Amino acid sequence: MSSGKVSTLSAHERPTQAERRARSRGALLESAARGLSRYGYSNLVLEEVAREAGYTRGALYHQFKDKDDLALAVIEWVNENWMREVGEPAARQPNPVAELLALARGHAVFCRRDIARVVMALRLEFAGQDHPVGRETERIWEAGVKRCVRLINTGRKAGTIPPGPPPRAVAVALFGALEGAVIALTGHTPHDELLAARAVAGVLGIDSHRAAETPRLYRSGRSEPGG
Amino acid sequence: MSSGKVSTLSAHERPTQAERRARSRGALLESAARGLSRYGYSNLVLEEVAREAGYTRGALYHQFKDKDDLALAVIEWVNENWMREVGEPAARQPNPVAELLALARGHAVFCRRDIARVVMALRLEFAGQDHPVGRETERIWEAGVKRCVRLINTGRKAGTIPPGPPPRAVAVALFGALEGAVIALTGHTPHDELLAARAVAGVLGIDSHRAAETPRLYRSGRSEPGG
DNA sequence: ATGCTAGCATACATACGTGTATGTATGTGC
DNA sequence: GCACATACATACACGTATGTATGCTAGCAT
Repeated sequence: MSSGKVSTLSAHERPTQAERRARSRGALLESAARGLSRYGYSNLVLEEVAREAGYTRGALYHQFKDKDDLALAVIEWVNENWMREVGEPAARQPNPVAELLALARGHAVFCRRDIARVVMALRLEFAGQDHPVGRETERIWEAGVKRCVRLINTGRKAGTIPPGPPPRAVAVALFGALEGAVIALTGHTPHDELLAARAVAGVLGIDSHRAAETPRLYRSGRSEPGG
Repeated sequence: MSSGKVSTLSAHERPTQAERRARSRGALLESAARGLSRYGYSNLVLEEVAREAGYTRGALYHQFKDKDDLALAVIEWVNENWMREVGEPAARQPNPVAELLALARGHAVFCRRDIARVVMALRLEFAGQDHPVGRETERIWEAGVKRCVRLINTGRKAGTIPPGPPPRAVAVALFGALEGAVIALTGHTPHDELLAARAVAGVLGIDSHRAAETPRLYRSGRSEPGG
């Protein structure tokens, strides 16, 4: 049972098996995420992924069943981070418009890391295919669109979002414009944040000034933009 | 062309060499364009391209030097069409804002064909690489951005576009949002046109009502040659 | 220490796609 | 009609990337 070393040591002592495993898996995941974001799925070379993580393909195939499994793990990982850093903070906004603008700004900030294009790249690559990876990205995308549709509906009922095209079309356009803008804006920090919000505001048909007026999020607590 | 032999071929007589060549080349180009739009470059299988055009890879390699050459020809072809159907009509607009909104609407309509994503897909796939195809797509993209920068500058001087982030950042965001929105809006005719214009208006920071008010473009010409 | 298993590297089998070489039939100039 | 070029198909050679089988080393329990 309680043998001398459990997972308590993490500095430079002899690492335990579980630690090694977690460390390797993390490094491989991160490397794969960068690779997927840069090259997409089929252009991703597993030997390169392993090498950039400091291993060989042997380690990779020890941790992941195959290329699909690796990609799915990356997607899940990225999505979890996105939810925590973008989705949940935005959900704490007081009204639909603020939440949508918060999503825009948050996504822009989130995508400043090189992991940015993972989901969009994969969604584009597998569009119309019947591949597990494609299905998963589609599922994530669809969840975002659905969330957006709900926000648009309640916003329209409240009168803060003007009427217009069907909510689903608006939501789809919103995410498309957001992802496209953010990807194109790679390296244009700090303007990416404002411009992403402007694009979203425009699609919604609301005054784009609102986008600029929206308080900077992800910095401090909430604040109420007047109603 | 005087020999009296006329084999009963469709509407035409025995096709001449040049005709055959042009016909094959056209079919292959169109098939490749669809394929590139759907699968991107490296996922594009030349045997499938040839088969969908009614040929084999032999015909393809007879008309094009290699895969790069084919892709470059497709890009040039698509870009020419884009210029004729989107770029030039927009250039006839009376002021920068109208021209930018015309670009948005025109691009949306242009991309209703399945050729839509060729440029964006390739640009994403080759981003950061040093590949001839990547360079060409980058060149086209850059030309569009430059054009956009000029329009933004003159619009700001005229006071029709409000100040904001550096023109280049705005232009980049504009094109990114436009392409992203239009791609996402595949199958959402006819709302794609308005929503694309809205996204662009939003990025520019102008009242998105302008986008709706802009008269419908690209309608005055002829419609489908159905009869 | 010793057996066992996990982490990882190396070597091999295989599939797939490109490019090229070669063959065949159909137009074209003489 | 004949020589030749052109349009296209078929067959092969090659590189590359995945997945798997095998071997080595280090942790961990007995």
